[in-house]
Amino acid sequence: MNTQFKKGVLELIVLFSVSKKDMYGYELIVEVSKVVDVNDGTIYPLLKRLTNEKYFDSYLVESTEGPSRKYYKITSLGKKRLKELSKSWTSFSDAVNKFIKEEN
Amino acid sequence: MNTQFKKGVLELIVLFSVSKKDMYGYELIVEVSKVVDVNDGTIYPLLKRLTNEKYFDSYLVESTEGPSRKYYKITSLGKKRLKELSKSWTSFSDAVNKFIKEEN
DNA sequence: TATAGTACTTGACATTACAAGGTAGTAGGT
DNA sequence: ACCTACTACCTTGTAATGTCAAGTACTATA
Repeated sequence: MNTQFKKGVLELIVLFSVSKKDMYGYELIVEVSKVVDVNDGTIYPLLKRLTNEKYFDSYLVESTEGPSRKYYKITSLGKKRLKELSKSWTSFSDAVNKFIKEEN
Repeated sequence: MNTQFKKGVLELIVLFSVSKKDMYGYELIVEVSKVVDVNDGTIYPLLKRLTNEKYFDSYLVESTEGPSRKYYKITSLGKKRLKELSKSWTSFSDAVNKFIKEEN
């Protein structure tokens, strides 16, 4: 898969996923991998960034299957960001698709 | 516009444009700008890279409106690359669009 | 000759994804 | 007790690619 296409889109996918329900990192990796190939070393720093930027809050929950899970919850700022990014992505991909399907 | 979305897609747009007809840098900037905002300092290095990678051939044509124009012409390798990239882009954008439009 | 438009180049910088490695808990088999 | 596998999280270094800012140089026109 072309890694370049992913640039910026991963943020959208992660924001969208967490907006549906609170999720922890490892769970997200599994979920996101269904859509695009992704490395765990990509997701964790992204989650940290999104938390620093106040798009997510996080909290720990103990697990019986391994170490504690750090759950992420979207904030109202995050929802705003998701709405913007989603709109921006849609208009961008529409423009590109329209362009590369032109017949001349 | 989200600058990250452009990563990788510019190559596709430029390959596609030049595949339709031979074009020179400045002309491409005007053409590509119709689809996505783009900086001239982005296009010229990209054209150089695509030429180095044998996707384009280039030739000079004198102009009466300024300096000589360096025209780019797609090679058969470039056409192959365009086909691949185009396919890859379509499946990627379809997957993302499908995902972010899920109802839950 | 000054300005605007055309045409191309370069170098420092920012962002983002990947690869590889590390830490640590739980569970099952030998 | 020891090993392995799976779960779960994190960090560091590197590569790729686009941006920004600055510069060179040519032609036409006022």
